[in-house]
Amino acid sequence: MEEEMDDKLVLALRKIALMGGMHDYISISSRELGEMLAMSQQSASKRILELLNEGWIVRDLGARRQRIKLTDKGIESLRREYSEYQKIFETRDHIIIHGEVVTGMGEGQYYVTQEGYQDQFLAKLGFKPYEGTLNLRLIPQDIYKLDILRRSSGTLIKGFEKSGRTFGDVLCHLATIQNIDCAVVVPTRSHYEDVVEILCKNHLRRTLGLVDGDLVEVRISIA
Amino acid sequence: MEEEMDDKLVLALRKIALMGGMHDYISISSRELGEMLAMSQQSASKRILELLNEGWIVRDLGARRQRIKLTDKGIESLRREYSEYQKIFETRDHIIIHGEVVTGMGEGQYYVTQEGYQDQFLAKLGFKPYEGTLNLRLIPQDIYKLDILRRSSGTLIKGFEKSGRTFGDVLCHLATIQNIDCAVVVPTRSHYEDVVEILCKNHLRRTLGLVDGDLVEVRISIA
DNA sequence: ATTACTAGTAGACGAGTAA
DNA sequence: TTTACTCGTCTACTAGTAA
Repeated sequence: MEEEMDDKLVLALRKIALMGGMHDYISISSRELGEMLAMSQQSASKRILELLNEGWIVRDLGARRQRIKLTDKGIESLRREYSEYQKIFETRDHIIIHGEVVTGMGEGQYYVTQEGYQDQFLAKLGFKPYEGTLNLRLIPQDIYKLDILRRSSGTLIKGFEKSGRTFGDVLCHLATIQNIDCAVVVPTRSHYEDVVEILCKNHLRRTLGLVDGDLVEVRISIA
Repeated sequence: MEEEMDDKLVLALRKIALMGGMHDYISISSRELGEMLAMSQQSASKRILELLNEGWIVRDLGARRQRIKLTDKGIESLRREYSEYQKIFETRDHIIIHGEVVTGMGEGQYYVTQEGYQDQFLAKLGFKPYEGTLNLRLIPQDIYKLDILRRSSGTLIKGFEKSGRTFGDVLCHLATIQNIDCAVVVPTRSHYEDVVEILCKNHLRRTLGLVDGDLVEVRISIA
């Protein structure tokens, strides 16, 4: 119920901000706000009281007309929505994911040292990875971004067979961690949905001084 | 009633876009969408039907899970909201106003040729204005922007007295029209709230071939 | 003019459930 | 499991009106 009304409040807040209420007090009657929101004067008045109660605006209730200004808290609420739109519309060239350093089960090391992969890594990623991967467990709110990566083209490392054992295709995406070039291996949809493996020519744990539980930001290039 | 439901629909559309639905079909159940919107599966299902009906999404209703993608029309709806936020947050360095060329009452010409102003124009605006101003009647939805200009610092042209007559201060803002440097005189709050005067070293009507009724875009720098 | 209270109501929502 | 129907409830709105 607390989160429920947010949307309507943010909508009203946005209209006030559009009138210039972010920068200074603006004079706006409940009728005018009602018109902008396609609702009655009474409802707009109520909305204003709710915004006040939420601490998103401050108000100077003059004799004739009220003057309203957004608070920092109100601006912050708007910025949260704005950043959602930025994610939607400005996600053409890169995606940023956040994850916690975790210890994998050693499969990364096993796979990355296979000769059948190594040559392709050098040719297609531009580096020969350190014999071991950095495992990151994504924070929950970033997990959906894996789907974006799965849909974008990325760099395909072809699978191969060796002594009867099949090594599958690996989909990589070039990325950077604190400006160090690396590549992200996106997990298939079925296993460990939330853990990505990072390939890098350096031993990232040592180079960046990472230990389990550290939060890392990865900037991934997408096609 | 048609516009009423838009807000809720756009909200749902935004969540779908955040999941990646702008770029390709994504698999999302009505339950999942409901969770993201803090509502029941039933209501989310209804929302999806409304979005379909509005033509904002298309859907591939598989046996197990539906797949949803935004249409161009849906993307356009999101972009409209996004541009509102851009106006709110990216109005730091310039404002763009639109107005219709109108014929003033000659006061502009009278004022601009006063010696007391002329020297200041050259010093503070960087040009000596043509003896006559271009008058623009702002389109209604841009009138609020004048308030932003009044609040920003601008360039103050000081008033003076001459033979008992008082010439007041004039607040200018440097601007461009089709990349031609000019300055906008913001009207005081009391008179002709919606008409601005443009100062320019050129005769703008001739240079740009403008006649009454033409719509002009002015890009105004703000502090 | 305003803002905002109270009262009555339309419509949005979720529970139950079918397919 | 899904999606989505019907139906009863209750919220959120507007009208009327006071200050």
